[in-house]
Amino acid sequence: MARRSDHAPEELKRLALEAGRAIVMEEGLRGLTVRRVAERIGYAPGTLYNLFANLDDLIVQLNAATLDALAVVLVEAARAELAARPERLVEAYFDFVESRPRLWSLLFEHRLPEGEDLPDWYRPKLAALLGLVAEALGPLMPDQTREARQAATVTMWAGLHGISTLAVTSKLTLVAETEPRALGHLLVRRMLGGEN
Amino acid sequence: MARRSDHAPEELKRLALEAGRAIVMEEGLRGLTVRRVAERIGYAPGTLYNLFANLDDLIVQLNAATLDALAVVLVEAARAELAARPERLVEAYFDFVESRPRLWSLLFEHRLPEGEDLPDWYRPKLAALLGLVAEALGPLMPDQTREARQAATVTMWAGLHGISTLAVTSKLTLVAETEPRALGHLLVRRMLGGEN
DNA sequence: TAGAGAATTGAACACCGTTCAATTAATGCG
DNA sequence: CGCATTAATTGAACGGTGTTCAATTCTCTA
Repeated sequence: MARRSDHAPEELKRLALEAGRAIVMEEGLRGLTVRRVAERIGYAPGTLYNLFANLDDLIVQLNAATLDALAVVLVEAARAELAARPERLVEAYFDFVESRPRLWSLLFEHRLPEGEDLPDWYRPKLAALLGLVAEALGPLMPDQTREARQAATVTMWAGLHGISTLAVTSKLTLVAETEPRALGHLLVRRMLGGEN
Repeated sequence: MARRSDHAPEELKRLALEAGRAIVMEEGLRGLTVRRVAERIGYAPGTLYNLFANLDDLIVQLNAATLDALAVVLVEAARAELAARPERLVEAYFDFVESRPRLWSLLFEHRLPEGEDLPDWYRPKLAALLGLVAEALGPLMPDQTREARQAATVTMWAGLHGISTLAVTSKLTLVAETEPRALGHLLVRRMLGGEN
């Protein structure tokens, strides 16, 4: 078990992900290259292939960390009293997106090569995130079946994603004078059966 | 005005876009390269730079054509009698996405470099598409202000986009057993103030 | 037919992801 | 303590990428 310096493999991986994160935050996906990550941590490009299968793998792990961070802020928002939860969750979601737009963009901008799909450990992460929201908002849809509540939650989730994506890529300001955040609130209110 | 063969500049541009379209339909954004497009139309790579500013420009024009095609099918769906329009529009949208998933994906997968924004002629195209939907569904929201109707329309638009994106990248099957299409109907029903 | 001028080429440049034989350095052992 | 083992690390190499631009080819006009 020899190593160049005092970086254990796990530590090195953490460093590489942190470097990748910094690059994405500064320049987005287009600036993220194997060589740049390697340079930033003071290693040769080849070394990264001991830690990750390839660049796609690194990106997927970067995205997993972003999902974890999102989960943290959503859990916090879900602590609010029942009536306030929808608004708090929407606020937390948009705060997150606006505070790290490029990192959040990476979540959806990056696509695995044709035919490859996300690793098995990714699925539970996503499911947990959705489950968290579903559980927080479930009591607000009492007269619905479990399936209906799940469908409503997923629709809200996808809807917020859609609004944010269009906003971040400025394809929304092209057609809407309303703030994305307000659209998010509107969406959730209506999906929960609100009257206005 | 000398040319290698019988292709006028406009014709050549059309050919290049058609070649790009074919590549994207077969392999998605990852397969679309300047060299491949050039090879497909029997020209040298350099020639494409007489037709387009760069690859991004070619992709934007490809996307514009996709938007036009989407407009055509939505216009057709909007012809339905008022009560049937929401369902017809959702069906038309998903039919479009499912019939050309990779072409539709390109619409949102591609991002211009940091700081560059979409050309001026792109904005009206998007606005027209949204306007079309807003006009078709406006009568179903009679007790709303113009701004509220616009906001609801944009939210539906973004929501359908979100649902489709997650579905195409199979990040939806990970968490939802419901068909994306059904989620789209649910979204539109609720946004229009439907009770179920 | 000669010249002008536009379209087209393709080599060159600087990058990219990825591989892998060679090198380096730390460890366990005698 | 010194040496052999073994693992981490390197960096050159390969085939690709977008893009540029001097040189070439071709067509039209005079």
